[in-house]
Amino acid sequence: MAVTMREKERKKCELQAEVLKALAHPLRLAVMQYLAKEEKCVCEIVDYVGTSQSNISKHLSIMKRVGILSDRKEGLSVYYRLNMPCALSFFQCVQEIIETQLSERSAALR
Amino acid sequence: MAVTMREKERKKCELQAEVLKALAHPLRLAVMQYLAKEEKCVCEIVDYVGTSQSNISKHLSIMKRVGILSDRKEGLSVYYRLNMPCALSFFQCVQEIIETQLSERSAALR
DNA sequence: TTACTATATAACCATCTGGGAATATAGTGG
DNA sequence: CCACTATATTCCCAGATGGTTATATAGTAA
Repeated sequence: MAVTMREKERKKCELQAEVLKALAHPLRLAVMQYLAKEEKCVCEIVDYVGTSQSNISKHLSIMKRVGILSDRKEGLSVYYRLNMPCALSFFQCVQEIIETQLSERSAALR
Repeated sequence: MAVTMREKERKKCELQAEVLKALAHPLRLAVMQYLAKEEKCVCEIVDYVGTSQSNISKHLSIMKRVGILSDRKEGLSVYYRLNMPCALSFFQCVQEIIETQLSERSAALR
């Protein structure tokens, strides 16, 4: 008797995938790690990451939409901050996968 | 004095993004959660997820490539298992983001 | 008002992604 | 060998994604 996935689980996976898609981009990851300690304004983020202002702006709005980032306006500037208390363990987990993978690959070469 | 991202950090983000892209798909998340407790063969996964065999096969190979899954052959069947000890905390983190986001949205409506 | 700065958005285009259908591969049993 | 089953791979195409350029918006300052 095969157990089939329920509709509720399907929905849950779709929501999770939306969040993960918003995380799964090199520039967006760089922004998140830059914001790990403290909020930064868009112009600082642009300088740090080194791409165009319009490009960063689009990436920021993608992350904000799914709730990873929040923003705050002050004069002309907009400050973004990371809205993800579990960020540290999250990235540790991803690093673990990468390192396990790399060590298995190099073991396979011996 | 702007601090610019270093090359090493850039590379790290690219690696992390590769792994996250392999996670960021509803069907692939469903497969991972199905494999959380024990390994399953491809035909069981197909039945559970409810899509074509060729489609699942492609998704499985994407996840295997980045090291999230491992496989094992037994006769005609191939058994896949989750290769990610931190899976539980990982998904908890993603759920946290989703629930914070949803509660903020509903608060904004009041 | 005008000029300037910071950020967001729109329009466009090349590339990537994901799914279906068909086919290939590999193991099993006769 | 042939027929069958389980899985992987290839080809094709529609739609999504990401970057660049140009433009719009909003706040500041004179």
